[in-house]
Amino acid sequence: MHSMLEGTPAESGLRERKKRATRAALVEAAVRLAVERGVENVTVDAISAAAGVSTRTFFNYFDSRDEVFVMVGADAGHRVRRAVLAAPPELSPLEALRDALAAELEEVEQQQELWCLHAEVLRKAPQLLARRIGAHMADELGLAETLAERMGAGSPLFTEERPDFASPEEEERRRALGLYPRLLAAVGGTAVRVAVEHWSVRQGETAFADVFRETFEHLTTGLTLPQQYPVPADGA
Amino acid sequence: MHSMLEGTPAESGLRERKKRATRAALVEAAVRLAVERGVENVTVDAISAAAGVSTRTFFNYFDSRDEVFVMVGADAGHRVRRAVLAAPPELSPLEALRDALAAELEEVEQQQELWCLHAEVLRKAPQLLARRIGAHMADELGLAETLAERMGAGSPLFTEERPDFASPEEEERRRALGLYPRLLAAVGGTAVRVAVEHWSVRQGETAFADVFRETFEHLTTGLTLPQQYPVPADGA
DNA sequence: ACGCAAAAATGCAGAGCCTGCAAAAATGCA
DNA sequence: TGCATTTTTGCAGGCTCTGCATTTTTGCGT
Repeated sequence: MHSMLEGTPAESGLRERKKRATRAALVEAAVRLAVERGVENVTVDAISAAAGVSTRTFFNYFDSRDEVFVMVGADAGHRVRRAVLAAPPELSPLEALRDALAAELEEVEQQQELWCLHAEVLRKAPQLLARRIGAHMADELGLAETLAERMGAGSPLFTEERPDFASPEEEERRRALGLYPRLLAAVGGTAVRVAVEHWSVRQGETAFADVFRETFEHLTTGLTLPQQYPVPADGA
Repeated sequence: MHSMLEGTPAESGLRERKKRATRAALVEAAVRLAVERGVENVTVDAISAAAGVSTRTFFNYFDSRDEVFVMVGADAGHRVRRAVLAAPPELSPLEALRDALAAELEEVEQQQELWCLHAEVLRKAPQLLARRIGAHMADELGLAETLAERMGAGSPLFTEERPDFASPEEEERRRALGLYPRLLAAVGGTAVRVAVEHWSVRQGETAFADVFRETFEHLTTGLTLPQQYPVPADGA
């Protein structure tokens, strides 16, 4: 819970595998039931029954009924952070983040079916969408840490020496960076969200990669009004 | 629910005033109780009792217990959109948005006490923070509409003629703008959030206006690595 | 001032959510 | 196989939330 990047190793005891299976079964059952009969009409009892466990067990896996609907791809943040750290050093922080996110999104395209069902559920349930965004925010803090580390200091993560506390020099460098890493992480996450939303209402009309590229071009050009679509000379 | 900017008129019948008072009393009671004994230990019964109404009445005002904790400043989005439309036409969209947000944040500084209590509550309750972000997202959609309008077309809002549907030409212009307005609205909201968070952990160390300015400078310079704080020559 | 219709508040029953606790089943290992 | 640990399960009980019928309050015409 305290040293930062060891949340999702591939531990493969029978115990661990079974827990993963149960968790996945609950998530999938929940999403399918939600698509079928609407989120509000899916009780914890029904989800548990469909997944073949008791009601009480459901709450051993999720803190609330709603949480099961926002737990698709919960480990994406983890992979993004690894990718940021592994990025070629000649890339700017924003470029490194962009490429890391792009790589993760390619992964997602391969689990398309579950993701599409999931998106359908969220679209019809604003309250769950809100929770989803909140989940992203948790990742955001960690991502800001990782970005700060890439820019300003040695690697407190992945080192044996002092995984929990940075050296005074590292602290100093982070302070000097100000809110930049935090802002970069937050804006990056926001960009992904907007790109996905924009693309999902134009399904098939454009490749997602193009939407993604356009989004980050806006960011790198300081969010200026796109030149190719000027406003008309005068309002009417 | 369909024509866009008429959410908060100052209707002043006795009925309306009493409803506003009851709503405000519930919100304030909830926040104070939460600061006093922790969010999780505040029941709807307690909030209702403190506000002098029945438990059942609470649910006539809020859809859920949690909602009462995220309803501080629910009409800010409305004012921001008006400010965006009223901004001098020589400002770029990003500048107009920046100034509109800055103006709103000055308003907030005057209700400081309740906001600080509220911030304290949210800091200790991630799940509520998530809901809060979700609430902001609802505003985001409307803000994107308003920005698109300012940039690309006449004013479908505030006109008598066709408040619900844009003309074909307006539609065309919006399509040409692509995801830019949406991205601008989302990034603007994110910037405010990051600025507030960054400032609130450095309370008193810096003026909020400075943090806010720095944040938007990052955005206008394409989120490049700040020049005044270069990374050291080589990692160690 | 009075009474009436609309709106709001209330009590209550009932379904669903969620938690602690202790007993029972499953698992990993010597 | 036998034992320690982990996981699942049932159950009691409190809290959240909704629909419905009833009572109280408000706005307004007379």
